[in-house]
Amino acid sequence: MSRVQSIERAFAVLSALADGPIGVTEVADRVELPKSTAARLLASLAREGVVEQVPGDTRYRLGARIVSLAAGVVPTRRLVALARPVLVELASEVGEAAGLSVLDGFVVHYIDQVETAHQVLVRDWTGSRLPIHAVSSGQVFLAHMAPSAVDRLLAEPLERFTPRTLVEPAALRERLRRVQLDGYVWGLDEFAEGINSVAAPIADAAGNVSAAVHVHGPAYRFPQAGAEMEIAHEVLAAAARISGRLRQG
Amino acid sequence: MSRVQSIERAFAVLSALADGPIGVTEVADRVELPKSTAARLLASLAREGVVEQVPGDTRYRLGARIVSLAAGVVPTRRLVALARPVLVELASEVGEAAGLSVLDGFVVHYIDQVETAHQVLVRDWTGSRLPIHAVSSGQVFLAHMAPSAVDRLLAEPLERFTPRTLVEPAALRERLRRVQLDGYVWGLDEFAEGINSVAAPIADAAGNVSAAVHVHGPAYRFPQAGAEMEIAHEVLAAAARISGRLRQG
DNA sequence: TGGCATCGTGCCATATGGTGGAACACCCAC
DNA sequence: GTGGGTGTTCCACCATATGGCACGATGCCA
Repeated sequence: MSRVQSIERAFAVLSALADGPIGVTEVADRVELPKSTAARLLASLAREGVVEQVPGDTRYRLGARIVSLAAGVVPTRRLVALARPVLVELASEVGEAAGLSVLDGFVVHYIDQVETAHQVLVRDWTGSRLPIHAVSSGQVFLAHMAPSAVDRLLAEPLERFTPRTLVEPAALRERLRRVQLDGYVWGLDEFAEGINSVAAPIADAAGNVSAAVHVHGPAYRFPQAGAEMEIAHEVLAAAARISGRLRQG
Repeated sequence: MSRVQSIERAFAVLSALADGPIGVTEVADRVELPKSTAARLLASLAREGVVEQVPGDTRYRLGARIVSLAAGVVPTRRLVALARPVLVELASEVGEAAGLSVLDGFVVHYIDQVETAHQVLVRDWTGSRLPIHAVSSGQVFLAHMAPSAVDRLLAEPLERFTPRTLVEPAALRERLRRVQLDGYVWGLDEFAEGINSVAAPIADAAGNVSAAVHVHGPAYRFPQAGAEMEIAHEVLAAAARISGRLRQG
């Protein structure tokens, strides 16, 4: 496996600092490098914000950027880990891909997806960020968002992806009212032609909605005629179970 | 300020991954580097465990080591920040250095210390890890530890640091019983000749003890004759205030 | 099924980025 | 005042990192 010596050394320095603040000479000793090399590595890491000098001291300690890099890893990983078995079950029951997303501003960030054995499937959106108004999970987020935030979104023209994308504010507001009543929402050919999806909200212990579960599939077979309500209830139940697991954790 | 190009590039790559898993080509695009360079940086970061390939996929994501590097930063920082004003006051009242430590296996990890204006003082132990049986904070941790864990410690010979270090299991167990009754403990010349200290436990919201406050000083002046009880109560009160602050947070 | 596009990986000649020894300024204890 | 230790900076040198290129694998589409 390829290696970059400076990267190896940099992380050795970071590990040396994991125990608490130490000076340049101590870092050099622990990572077995000349002081000038250790000093240069520390200075470069400080530029990146992953280490910092203790205020009023010459010693170095780990910096805020380590924490902010990790910040996106822990909660998402925890949510993915706890939701994954529920998504597996949901995908099996419904027979289409089940996914998980979190709210990120006015964007839906997909963080996990469980496929089915179908040969024809919708591509994996994990890692993708899609516009909030155009996907079912996004409309779930909007339905649980402060009205002032919805107003801010609707103050700008919305992008149309298909002829069925809701871009008129009145139409979208009416949709959101329905989501608030029903608890779930179907999106039919709204983000991409030939893709249908249904989403439901995941609430945290405080009742806030910043995650959602969805099932999606190719429009020609999903949903099966007359199965909309049943599928919606499966997604609602899955979302409720994930919400319940969040509260227990 | 000095810079190491490879370190800058490495952290640019890590930031690109902060949004979620992406492939080599996407990383290269985002950080504006040739694919072979991006691939080598990713491979090197993978060796360090700070990135990893998504299982069953060629895409990369942030890895566990980022999380473990950050892990020591957040709780310790919070505890230090919240305890610091109490330590300042305690040091002022008692007239000797006051310190804070956390339990780390069978080792006491010192994470903060407030000095006094004395010309003669005990050196700052912040960042140090000292053996649990030989220091007062360590004996506080042992007194609140599961008996099975204490048994595991005592199954191995304990290291003697001074003639007064408690190394006989029966003697240490007796000491721990006293700590359980009194709530605090004095350590007189047990870890280092000429150093005395008194410690008390900090309990979290669940009542678990994994942090402690102590005051220490040179044995020739600390504690003043007849002041042992008063000083111990000051330390107990300080520990209780920190415990209270933990519960509020 | 074959052609094409894209991806990830590995190689290697070479340019340059990173090295580390040395010197220096500063601080502190004796 | 001196010695010891720290952190910082400089710079000649060379070993490392670079990035272009080629290749195999994969997926898409006509």
